[in-house]
Amino acid sequence: MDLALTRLLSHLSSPSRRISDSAIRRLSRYVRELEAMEAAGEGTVPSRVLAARAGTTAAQVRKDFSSFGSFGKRGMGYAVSPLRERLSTILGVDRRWPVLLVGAGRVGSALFEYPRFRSRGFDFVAVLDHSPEKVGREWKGMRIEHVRDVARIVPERGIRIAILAVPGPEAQKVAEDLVSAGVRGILNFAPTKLRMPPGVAVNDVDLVMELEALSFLLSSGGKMAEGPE
Amino acid sequence: MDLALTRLLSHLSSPSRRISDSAIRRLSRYVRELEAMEAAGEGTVPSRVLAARAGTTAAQVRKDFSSFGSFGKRGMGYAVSPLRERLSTILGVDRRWPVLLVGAGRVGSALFEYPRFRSRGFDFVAVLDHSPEKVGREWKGMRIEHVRDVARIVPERGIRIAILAVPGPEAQKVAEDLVSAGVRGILNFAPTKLRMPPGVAVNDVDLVMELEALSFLLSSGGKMAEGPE
DNA sequence: AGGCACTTGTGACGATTTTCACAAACCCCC
DNA sequence: GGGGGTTTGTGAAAATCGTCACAAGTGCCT
Repeated sequence: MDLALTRLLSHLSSPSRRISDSAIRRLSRYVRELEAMEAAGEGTVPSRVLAARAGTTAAQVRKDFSSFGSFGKRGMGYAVSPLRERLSTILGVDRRWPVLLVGAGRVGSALFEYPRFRSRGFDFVAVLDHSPEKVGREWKGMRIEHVRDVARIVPERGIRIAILAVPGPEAQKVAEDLVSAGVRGILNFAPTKLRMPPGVAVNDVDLVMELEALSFLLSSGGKMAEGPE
Repeated sequence: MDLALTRLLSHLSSPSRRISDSAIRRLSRYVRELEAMEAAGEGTVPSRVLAARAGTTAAQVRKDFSSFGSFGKRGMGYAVSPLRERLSTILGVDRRWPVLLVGAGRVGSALFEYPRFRSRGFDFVAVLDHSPEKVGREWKGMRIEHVRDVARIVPERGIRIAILAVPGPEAQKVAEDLVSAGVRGILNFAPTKLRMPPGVAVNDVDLVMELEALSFLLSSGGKMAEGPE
């Protein structure tokens, strides 16, 4: 008990080493699988099983958890619900996040209607554009506002995360305005590498790049694996 | 000259070591930046400049290229157009790819209309669904076909890459059918880890996971960088 | 209570990826 | 033609990431 407390404190006080990007994504996947297990009424799960479901190895699962403390019971595995809660807290998804959407074009529109965002805790609280045709339009119960009001809207609604779905050439400028307004995390759909000050997190989603990666693998490595029919 | 030839051959014959996933994505970004430079009429570019535009380091750029041969001239940098051509060939994007879209729901619909796919060499040549309401419907000049015909359609149209935009629970089954039909690369939008035989490349795109990664960074690391206004 | 079967947590190891540093190559100008 | 300023290509070092192996716990059964 004393030992556990000490360990917990040491983990809380020192974010020992930075958690890798891939580790974060694995945590996200663990949470998803744990929720499914919870719904299925499973009480405990060993790292081996969780690993299989998340597409990784048992050692990797345990290593990932060990960065944050020790949640399991030896011989028994992990209690599903407490582990899910714990990981949710670590990921910061044990709450709802107000999210800003910038760009009401094709991509923005699709993202706005994507139901999994809301169901996973991310709520659009504003949609911004700069086109006079779009600003003011009602959009599924939300009025599109002008991007020039970003400096008012972001603090007003406690926004820290924004989704950027504007054309490539505009992305850098808009992103800078977002950061000035207080945004600290950007999910960027523009095929542009954003130059951001430290303290701002950017995740790029470039669908063409993903297809090109497949193209490469099929073009170069394709020869060796003409395999399983 | 002799040396260069020898080196070229050695690179062609032996895919020496496997190219990392992140390296592939960087190549993709290099090509995009090189195209912009080409359009701007720039003749040559040093690794330092290309690195700045692609958001990496000069050493990284040179290292990435060195896996495939040597394209630059010492003291001068790289000739933009030849380099772009060379990298395009390596990535396999110096041609057009017929692509299969599976799932004509919200996500599939958005992807189908996403214009950058076509403009970057990826052509949808079939759209599949299993809903009786959707199959047979005309969709921007393309008829939605039944997913059960996948075994005929894939070889018939020379498809090797598919985009999977079906609900999570169906993804594994559909993916297996795709692979049986001959698909070797899958861009997967379902929040499911696909279990695939070797020789099949899968790239996952999970937008919620991307937001959760931002959530984590803002929740944990956010304290230290309350910085630049 | 004690042995057994099982699983965690973690230090050590191995592999991979990135950064560093510098010799070799190249152009330009005088 | 030779010197100077620049940049590539690449071994070697550093850092990061994943795997292994095993001591230490834990529940269960007898």
